[in-house]
Amino acid sequence: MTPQNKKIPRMSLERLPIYYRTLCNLADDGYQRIKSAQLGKIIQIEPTTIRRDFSYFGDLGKSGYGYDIGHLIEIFGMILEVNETQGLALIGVGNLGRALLINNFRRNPNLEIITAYDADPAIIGETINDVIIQPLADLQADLSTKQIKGVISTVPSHALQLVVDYLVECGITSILSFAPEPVNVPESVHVRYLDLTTEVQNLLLLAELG
Amino acid sequence: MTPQNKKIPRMSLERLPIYYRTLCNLADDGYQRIKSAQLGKIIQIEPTTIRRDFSYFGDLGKSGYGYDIGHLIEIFGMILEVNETQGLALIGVGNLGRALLINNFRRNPNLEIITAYDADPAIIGETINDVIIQPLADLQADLSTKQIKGVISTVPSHALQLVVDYLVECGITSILSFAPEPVNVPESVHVRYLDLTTEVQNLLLLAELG
DNA sequence: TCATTTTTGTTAATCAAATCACATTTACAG
DNA sequence: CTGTAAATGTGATTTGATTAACAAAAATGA
Ligand SMILES: NC(=O)c1ccc[n+]([C@@H]2O[C@H](COP(=O)([O-])OP(=O)(O)OC[C@H]3O[C@@H](n4cnc5c(N)ncnc54)[C@H](O)[C@@H]3O)[C@@H](O)[C@H]2O)c1
Ligand SMILES: NC(=O)c1ccc[n+]([C@@H]2O[C@H](COP(=O)([O-])OP(=O)(O)OC[C@H]3O[C@@H](n4cnc5c(N)ncnc54)[C@H](O)[C@@H]3O)[C@@H](O)[C@H]2O)c1
Repeated sequence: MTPQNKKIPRMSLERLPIYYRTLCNLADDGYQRIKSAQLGKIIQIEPTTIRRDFSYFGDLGKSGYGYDIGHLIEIFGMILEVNETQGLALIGVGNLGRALLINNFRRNPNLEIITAYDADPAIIGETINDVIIQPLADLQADLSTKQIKGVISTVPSHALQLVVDYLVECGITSILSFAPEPVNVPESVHVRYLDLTTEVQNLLLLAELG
Repeated sequence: MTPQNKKIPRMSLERLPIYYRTLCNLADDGYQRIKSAQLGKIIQIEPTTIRRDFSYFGDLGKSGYGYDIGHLIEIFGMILEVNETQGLALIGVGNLGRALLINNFRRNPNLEIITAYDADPAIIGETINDVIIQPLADLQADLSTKQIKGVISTVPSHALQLVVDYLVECGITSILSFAPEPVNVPESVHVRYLDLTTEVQNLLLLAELG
């Protein structure tokens, strides 16, 4: 079953980065093959779920043998496009944005923040990790010279809709926001939220009840 | 239907913090009532999903009228225990941990990082936002004087299992980790991951395919 | 080579969540 | 007070994901 033929379930796609990372770690440790049962132990996913997930990307395994780690990495890497670096823009270089920029996905060679923007004149012009902080209005122009695949926003809630409107206008279609304010965007634009407060509240709540 | 009687679906609980925050914002803006349809517009959730979620917590609405915002806030606030501050410990005060500590949930009066720990002697003793950075070994003792409801870990992947083992030993049961390394813990301990890299990869992937 | 064991890939069964559809309740206008 | 419009709460249905069960395929060892 090839990817093109059938729609791959959302959840299977969501797990792909986890599979990919884990397999890379295994390869680094010198392993060459893995069975769904072993992998399941490591990442706490049922082996049968893993096998079904893998099956969406082709007949990747061999009965009585398992999966070739190198082969899986190659296939999944292709889907995740790890060979070409995915350029990202960061909007809002406050405390959180700064931490992201300093780290800049150093463990993930295929993700890279290549431009950064802020509204505060006091920090515009500053360079962090080889990236110059620019006024947001420069983004439009930067797009003509740099391949920006997505945006990470760490601006405060009250500024988010404004910023996102501008991003949409510039043609950005993938946005990850650390502020949980729900924003209005056209159908074609994907917005994800990484809502720390909700995560913590859920953690405590589920410990209490669930 | 009262909360005690029936098990509340996981997803309904997960949405509770979002409902709560949104309702508080509406109250701040002077609104006193809301219909499931309006609320659904704001937070992009189907009205029927909202009504069913709410129904798990009692008969909160009135036909032909909607919901009283103050009443919802009171009920949900009670479930989320917003009246007593939930004390948190932060492990790992690097770039990311520092950003969290400086912000310290200032928009959420019921969450508060009350202690912080790190392994680096160079920063132990430093005070950020009235919290002193201590060696991790001090946590055990701190637990006898302070109510710590959960832990946020921003230590690197390679240190995570070690740190978590210690936390479990101390009796901590709720952990949020920014490092995606899967850890082994007893059944009774809840670990959540907030995996930035996976979030970004999924964002780009779903924009590409889904 | 052949029997045994292992492990996959997938059909069928289960489970959980979202949505539909509508009877019931309440607000409100006249 | 009464009739109409509006909105809830919930059985029934649909959708989607996970898990169980197992036949088919490949490896291994005698
Ligand atoms: N840091 C945390 O612990 C934490 C916790 C929960 C949620 N958040 C969310 O993440 C956001 C960022 O957190 P932070 O601690 O980095 O805040 P911060 O105030 O340190 O940084 C915000 C940055 O955004 C910039 N900014 C404001 N408006 C802008 C605009 N229109 N265009 C470009 N840049 C703009 C500011 O100049 C500032 O540098 C918070 O507002 C919050 O919504 C953070
Ligand atoms: N910052 C990012 O953009 C980013 C992105 C993806 C994932 N992460 C994850 O978050 C983690 C933290 O990120 P960061 O940028 O703050 O890294 P960092 O290196 O700045 O901070 C890590 C901190 O943990 C402390 N530490 C190490 N071992 C410890 C131990 N055993 N006990 C107590 N403290 C210990 C270190 O002293 C340091 O202060 C990363 O390792 C990574 O797994 C971060």
